[in-house]
Amino acid sequence: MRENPDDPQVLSDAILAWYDVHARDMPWRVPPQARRAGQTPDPYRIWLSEVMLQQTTVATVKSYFERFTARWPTVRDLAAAQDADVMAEWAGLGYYARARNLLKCARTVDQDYGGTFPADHAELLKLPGIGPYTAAAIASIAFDLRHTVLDGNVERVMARLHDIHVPLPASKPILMEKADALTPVDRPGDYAQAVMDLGATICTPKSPACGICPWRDPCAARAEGTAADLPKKTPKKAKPTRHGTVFLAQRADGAWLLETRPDKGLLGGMLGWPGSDWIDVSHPLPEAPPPCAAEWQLIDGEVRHTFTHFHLILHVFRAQVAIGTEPETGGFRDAAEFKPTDLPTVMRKAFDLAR
DNA sequence: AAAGCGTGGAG
DNA sequence: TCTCCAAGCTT
Repeated sequence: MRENPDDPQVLSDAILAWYDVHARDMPWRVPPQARRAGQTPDPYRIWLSEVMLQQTTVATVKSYFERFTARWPTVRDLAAAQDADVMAEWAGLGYYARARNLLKCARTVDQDYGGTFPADHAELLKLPGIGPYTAAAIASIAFDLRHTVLDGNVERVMARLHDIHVPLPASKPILMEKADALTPVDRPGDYAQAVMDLGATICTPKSPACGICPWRDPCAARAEGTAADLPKKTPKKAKPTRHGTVFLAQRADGAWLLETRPDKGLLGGMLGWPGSDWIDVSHPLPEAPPPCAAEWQLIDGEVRHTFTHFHLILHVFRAQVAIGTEPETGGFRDAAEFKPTDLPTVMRKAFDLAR
């Protein structure tokens, strides 16, 4: 009797065999051969990598992951860190609520779980910054529990494998159902990583490499010639352009005037330059009260930056101020204690322009 | 439950 | 220059 190519077991066996050969090397990953030899992943490193990887590429995450784990080797080390140090180390990675939740989560694991991540999907889901995807990723990858990850890769792979034309995000429940049906009881952690690796390297958004795909034969979209057009997505709306002004004051001793932004909202908890609100209307020069009296000089040019949901054009003023200047907002930070890399990217761009 | 939330790289 | 998008979560 012939094997049915649509048998879930046949499909998971095929992708696991592919993963045994093609698993990508990542600093947090335990390769399949090492896992078979009995090596288990460090849940702290899996958690940290998964939070960093939310909406962020592997290439970008690697260096951040190395710096974080060198500086804070365990979750208890991280729990004991200063907030400002963690935010500064996260600077440039984006989605800064992740860093605030990372600290909250580390401190909860430290205080409520004895410094050990719970090997339980429902418990993981309660922790700050851990949603459905990350809980399933930690449960499966770190603890080899049978849970199904549904990220952008898996959505794309499932939409193609089953030739599903319902647009995202409406199709998510269907895609989850398909993904769950393929998740094996044996090696669920390797399986989760295998599907994501497949999506990242073969079943890519544009021009997928169907010819070398381990699921080439059972793939419905490949048979229909629709692979490159899937998954369908509901159109997103256009980004407006906002304008704003920032003020870079440097004291005679070299100290810079900076402020820590409020925890809520855009760039929450991050260091930044004092400035105006960012508004949709273009002023000739957006009016904003400077943080202190000085000979403010408008820098030629402007900072252009695009956030998730709007474009920003930032005008930059600079001034030298005297020792003893009392700012209306923020505080002076000694030059020795300030690195531009502590800033979120848009603020670093303003610094670069003013230099 | 739709919207808010960053950034850099690829095409 | 512009669009897409990358191992999503929170409110």
